Amino acid sequence: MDDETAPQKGTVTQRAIERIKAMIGEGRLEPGQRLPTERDLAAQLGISRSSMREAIRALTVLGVLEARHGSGIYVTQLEAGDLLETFGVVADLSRGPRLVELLEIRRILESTATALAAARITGDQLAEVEKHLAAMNATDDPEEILAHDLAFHRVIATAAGNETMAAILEGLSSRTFRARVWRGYQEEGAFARTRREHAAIHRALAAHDPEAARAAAAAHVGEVEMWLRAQLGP
Amino acid sequence: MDDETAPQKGTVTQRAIERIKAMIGEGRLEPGQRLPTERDLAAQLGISRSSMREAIRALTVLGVLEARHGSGIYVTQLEAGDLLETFGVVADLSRGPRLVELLEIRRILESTATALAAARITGDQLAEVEKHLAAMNATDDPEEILAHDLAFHRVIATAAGNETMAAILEGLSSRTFRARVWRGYQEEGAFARTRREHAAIHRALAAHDPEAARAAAAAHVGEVEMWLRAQLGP
DNA sequence: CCAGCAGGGTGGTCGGACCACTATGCGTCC
DNA sequence: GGACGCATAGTGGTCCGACCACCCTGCTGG
Repeated sequence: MDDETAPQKGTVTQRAIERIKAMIGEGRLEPGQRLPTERDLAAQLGISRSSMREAIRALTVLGVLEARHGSGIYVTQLEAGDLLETFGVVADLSRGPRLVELLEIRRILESTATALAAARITGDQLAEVEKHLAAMNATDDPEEILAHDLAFHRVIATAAGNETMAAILEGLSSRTFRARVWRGYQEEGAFARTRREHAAIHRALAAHDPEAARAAAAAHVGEVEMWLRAQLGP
Repeated sequence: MDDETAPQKGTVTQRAIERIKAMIGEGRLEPGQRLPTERDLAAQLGISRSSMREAIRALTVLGVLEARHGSGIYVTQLEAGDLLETFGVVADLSRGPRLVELLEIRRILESTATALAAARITGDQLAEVEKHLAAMNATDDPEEILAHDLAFHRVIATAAGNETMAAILEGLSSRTFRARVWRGYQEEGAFARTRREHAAIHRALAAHDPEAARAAAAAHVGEVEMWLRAQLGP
């Protein structure tokens, strides 16, 4: 009826992945909607349940589908966070020169995001920034500092009003990534400098000064970037 | 011996994914190296081959592993291109306001990349840019124009010297993404304007003028961004 | 009226079988 | 002796059928 007898390109699993992606792309599957059961889907595409499961698993790790045990398979909201979660994998598996490249990208995006945030940030958001800033300065526990550091930048990225950019920056600041790079950096007594830089960023945000915010954020990330570049050098 | 009897968190497949990712992260699996067979891997982790296959499939779509039928499973070179291929999926499945967000990110990255390229581009690379520019102006076939347009920007991104950024821009300019957005834009007789903008970018590159290049690239992407924003508006 | 339980339906896992493809080595033929 | 070609073992790819773990609904009983 509708099995189309496709031209047999690639593996059946790959074809199944494309078919489902196409269904979503064409709007035949709406975000949040529930898909037919694995068994039905397999039957519809004329493949085995095993192959269909692999296709579903693939789309699951991409953040497109979500499988709920005992309930069914659903299309995610297809929001930036869902789809860009895999961005963290890149950061986690990168080393050497590519870490510098990732930091360079983060510097570019973070400085722009901070500039946008300076223009758009609300009072509530600014208060939250201050909360994390204070918490960061009130403790010496590296774990806690790192957590508030991440939150500090996340609030700023959100305030910039570009959810996609916030999600990418989230990936570029993933826990393991930060742990690997920041640890060595902070061990060199960079606490004081970091606090100064965070304060400068906050000052620019409070003053709603985009250019100052851009410069402060670029300098903040740039410091780490330079340090890492030196580490990898001779 | 080494099955560890893990604390049973999450699905078996999910744990297998993490285990393999960890092996690579710890350096126990080098890029290009061949993994044990599916059957052996499944036995090592004490799971069925089906579950192991799902884990492998997941890491395959993430660009971490590569399965060659009849030969074996290999770790990819873990280069930016391998890992960021999935970025195209985001672009393909995004619509509405998120398309604008993606274009905004592209504008930020592309303008910076073009500025860097202006400072670093070699004679050979500049010649290639000119080749695609000429080819773009010599035809009226939209397909061919699109192909050379993509190549034009790819050469520039490569010349910027940040492979990761080039890979991200590649994803943000994926064929289907461009087709969806550019088509409507070009239909409004924007050919002439596009050619003028491309010429301006090339002029700045040839003059090795980063600031001019940044401005030209930002304007180029910004034009489309503005158009799309207007389309989605009222 | 509500709480608790039982059933059906769903994804998750398993084991085994067979197919399709690749690579290797041995034998044959020039 | 060397090059070619074929047989073969080993690998990923696909399929099947069964069972388990979990969620949800509806019925039952208080």
